[in-house]
Amino acid sequence: MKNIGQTLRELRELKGLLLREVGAALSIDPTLLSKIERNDRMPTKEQVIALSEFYQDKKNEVIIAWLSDKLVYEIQDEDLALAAMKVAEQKIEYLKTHKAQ
Amino acid sequence: MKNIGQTLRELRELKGLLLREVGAALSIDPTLLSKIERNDRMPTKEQVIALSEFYQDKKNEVIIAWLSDKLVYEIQDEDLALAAMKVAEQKIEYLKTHKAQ
DNA sequence: CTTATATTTGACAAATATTGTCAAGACAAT
DNA sequence: ATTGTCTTGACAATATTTGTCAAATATAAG
Repeated sequence: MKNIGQTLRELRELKGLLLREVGAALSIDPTLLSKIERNDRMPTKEQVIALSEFYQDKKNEVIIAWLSDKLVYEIQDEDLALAAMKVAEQKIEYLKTHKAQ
Repeated sequence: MKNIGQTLRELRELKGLLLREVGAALSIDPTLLSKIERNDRMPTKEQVIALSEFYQDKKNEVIIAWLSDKLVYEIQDEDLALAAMKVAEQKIEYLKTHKAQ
């Protein structure tokens, strides 16, 4: 249950890499990476995909941390946050089973 | 499990009101209301609050439809949508019990 | 203390996304 | 054909998010 920043920082440090090195590998400005790892900036979808592929074995972990952070960010201050989450879950399930194509 | 547009349209029609009338009551352009009820525009937080108060007895229903729509919108195309929702739920629960102040 | 290297921070411009408005269109009832 | 309601598309106005740079801070080494 880590946020996207923690997740990415831990993965990078596990590999013993510098921001500069990951940045170079993925063409992402290291200062931007720094902000991402400190949850000061949300990575874009492209950036998360690139990062998740870079840390191969933890691909899904990265994506899920990111998506769940975005969800939390959207409703964290709302009293009805939890109730809305449950409804959203049902809606997603519904879309999954009934979606066209 | 209705979306925010359906919800608002049904409430308005239940009261037998015109877009123009609700618009006048809440200072919202009726063409904008039309788009909102057709899910062509997301209402802003202020607008949802005004609308939810206008349809008093269904206050929470309106808010929850809106919040859940925003959540769905954020992740509906993702394979990991459901997994992310579960994690987000845990994160929200965690924040709820541990929040500062 | 000075240098070297890594990371963080703040400010800002650039890019992107969202919102509100208007004029015109569609539709139904009369 | 006229009236009243709602819808649509295009666009300007606003707001939000993003990336970049220079400067600040931190840490370690000599």
